[in-house]
Amino acid sequence: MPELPEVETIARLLREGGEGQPSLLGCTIRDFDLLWPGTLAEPAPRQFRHLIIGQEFKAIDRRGKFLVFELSNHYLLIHLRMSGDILVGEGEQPLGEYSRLALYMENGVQLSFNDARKFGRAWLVEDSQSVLGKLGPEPLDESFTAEAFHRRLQARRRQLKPLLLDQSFLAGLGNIYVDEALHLARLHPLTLANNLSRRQAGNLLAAIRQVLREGIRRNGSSIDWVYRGGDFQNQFRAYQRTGEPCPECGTLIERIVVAQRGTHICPQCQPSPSFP
DNA sequence: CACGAGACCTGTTCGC
DNA sequence: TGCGAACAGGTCTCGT
Repeated sequence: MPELPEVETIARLLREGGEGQPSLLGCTIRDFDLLWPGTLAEPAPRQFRHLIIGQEFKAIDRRGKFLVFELSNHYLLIHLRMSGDILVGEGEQPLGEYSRLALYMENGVQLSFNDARKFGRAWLVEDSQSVLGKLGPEPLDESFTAEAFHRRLQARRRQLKPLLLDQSFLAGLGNIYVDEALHLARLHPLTLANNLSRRQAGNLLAAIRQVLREGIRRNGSSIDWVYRGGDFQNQFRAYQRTGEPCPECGTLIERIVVAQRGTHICPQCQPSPSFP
């Protein structure tokens, strides 16, 4: 499910609460259930139990697509991967069929990490950099300049789509927002990164920021059963719009496969690079 | 360094 | 109607 805007939306909800949902801040962990052992990346369950009980939620943030929970003495990091979601409620609620890890707070608040496909992972670590250390820059960080982005692109001879999906190159983009950003920037996904001009790099960074900000403003995208709440899916320019008209020129959107991922382009606005 | 294939999982949708 | 194939918001590892 979640790319940067969806994770940002979830982090904000967990931090601030909303619609009858309590904030997690200030909650102290009393107990937990690990329903699918593979969900816990580290440490081992015994050690996890020993460490996490009694810790309080001090801060809740996002880095790339990771949820970052600062506890009293450790960081709890959660990656939702394809189908993960975090549900928080008050009182004893029945856990859903797809609950993989549940945390119970002393004040009755309960958190459930739901994940149908079981790809999601949680880490409890002292040093968050041990998990987050290889992530690239945050695209919305204003101190990350177009010049720096251009330099980063120049250093790689790689197709734009797989490069933008690479979290060590830039943190937070996934299949939806890459397709949307490339369409907005009028760049073909197979274009080689080191072929971009300074101006094209600037346009691409601006396009990335525009689609991410719009995604956040609309509380993310919800498709199928996986995520509820957002409505950015109604603004898609290219993603999952195969056979529908391009919003810029009316040409029908095509679906191709790039880096084993479904990829959506306007063949008119995003012409093939000359020598991919 | 870059790329493709396969693995990890389950659920929904598509095509015959 | 039924049933297998294809596909899905992600990332890791391995071989070339």
